[in-house]
Amino acid sequence: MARNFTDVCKSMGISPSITRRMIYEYIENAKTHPTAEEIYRSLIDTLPTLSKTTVYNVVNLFLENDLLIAINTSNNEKRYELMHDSHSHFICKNCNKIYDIPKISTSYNADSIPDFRIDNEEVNLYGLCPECMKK
Amino acid sequence: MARNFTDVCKSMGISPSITRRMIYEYIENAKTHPTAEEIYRSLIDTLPTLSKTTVYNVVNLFLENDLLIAINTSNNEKRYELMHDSHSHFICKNCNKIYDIPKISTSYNADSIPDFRIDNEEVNLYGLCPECMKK
DNA sequence: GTCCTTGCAAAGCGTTTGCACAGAA
DNA sequence: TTCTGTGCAAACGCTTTGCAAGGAC
Repeated sequence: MARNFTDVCKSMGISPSITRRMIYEYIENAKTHPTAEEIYRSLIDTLPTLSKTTVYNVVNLFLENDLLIAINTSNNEKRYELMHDSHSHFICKNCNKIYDIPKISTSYNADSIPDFRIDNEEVNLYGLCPECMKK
Repeated sequence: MARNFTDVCKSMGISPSITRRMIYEYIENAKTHPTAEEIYRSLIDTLPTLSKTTVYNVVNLFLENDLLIAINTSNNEKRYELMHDSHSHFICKNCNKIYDIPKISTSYNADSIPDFRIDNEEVNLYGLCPECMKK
């Protein structure tokens, strides 16, 4: 784990509840940037009273504190990942899962769009993931 | 116009109705990749009986025929653009509009993700557009 | 007549909001 | 007590679906 979860919560001014910890660790360990639904389904056995509202509450709290990033998919659902060192994404056209891949560098010329303020860049590759290629 | 709309429809096997033509041309001329709502609002004066269902019907028809591309925004709404020569996107964090910018080249190494089939790549820049910078 | 285009109404689905209850401090 | 965390139920917003009416051929 990059940072201690308790410390992370302290810096946000919130308590490191078991629910928040489990959601955080699930997202951290998931390989393919889970949706709220996937988080909910995966944790409902361990946290039987968990509700989707709580998943959204917690995830949005993490988003506001720049602990997470949300990615919008073609299903109009969001996938979440921990904010971490920059990297690029591979998005499977078939299963919609998102994979982290080594950062792909670009060479953009800020002069070509002088009136825009550029804050960050993003590179995405699209295609078929290994699982979907087998089918 | 890159291609004659009537010919485009012929190749899709559909008729070049006035509704389809107006939607096509609106998307073609819009600078900032309109949403279904924006298309609807902009055409309702000229086509008073237009419904959002028809906007979605037509847009989805165009999507299936690779005439359009849909981009998913953080509001969980889709923005549409004509499929055209490759370019990159600037996405305004404030107003969510999407601007075409000259294509930004990347240098990705397909060998680093050997098990994936890569079909296409995409580069997005995020920041503030000229209009939002004034405010 | 058949087929295609359009659009009203309703449903679907991911997400957010209102609000209340329980537990911690 | 007051504040925080959680979660049910309802609302919300974008999009899709069911289906029917009108027009083209």
